[in-house]
Amino acid sequence: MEGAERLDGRTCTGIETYGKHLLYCFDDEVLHVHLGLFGVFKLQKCPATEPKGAVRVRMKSKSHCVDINGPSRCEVLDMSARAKLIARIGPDVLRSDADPERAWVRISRSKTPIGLLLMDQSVISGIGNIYRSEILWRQKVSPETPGNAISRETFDRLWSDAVHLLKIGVKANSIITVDGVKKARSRYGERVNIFNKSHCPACASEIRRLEMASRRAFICDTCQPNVR
DNA sequence: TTGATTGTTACCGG
DNA sequence: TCCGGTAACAATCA
Repeated sequence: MEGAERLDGRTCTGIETYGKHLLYCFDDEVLHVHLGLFGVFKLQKCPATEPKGAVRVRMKSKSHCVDINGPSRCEVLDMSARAKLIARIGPDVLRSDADPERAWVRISRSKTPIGLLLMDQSVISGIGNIYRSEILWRQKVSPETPGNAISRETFDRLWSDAVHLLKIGVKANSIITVDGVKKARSRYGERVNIFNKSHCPACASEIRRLEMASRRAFICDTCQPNVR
């Protein structure tokens, strides 16, 4: 949460995204924002009300105003710090210039379970905890499968499905991983197959819950057999 | 008031 | 150097 006052009165010239990291460009500096678990944008029309709660940054145009509440990162970076940040972020499934090969190299050489690798933002970026369980279920891959046991063909399916699902998520502004569902209405605004469910929507088997990287993961042992 | 949480990072030991 | 575990941190809501 440092240095934002340096940007006072300056004009943002563009926004870049790398995984879940947002970069607001200001000539030779960028405002680096990461919303973490709880950060949120609050958009309103001008004239804006007083900032409410933990507003770290307020950005204004002539007509609108955005407050960023509770991000886990909110700092000004110079171009060398920006380059360092980008270098440590794995290929972003939503970027057209993403190089899936980088992710494949890491995954195919690792005995770490794919469920952990998909959450490692230096391996592949953009996938979060809900998408992890959903993508692996959709592609019938056990999260416990070691990376080096994943075939190239399977990796390609995981990557493509991540691209597919995240694009849908951006468009709908909510997590939708069930084919054909248009709108999200549930508590967290997601429409999902397996996350937080008790039974598999495909085979009705009981869903097993496990913890991976200290986050809840869900698996249907019938549809997602472990290859080990 | 408490607990859970669409996330990341640093640090430590093996 | 890699890997897995843990804690710290954050704000909001039910």
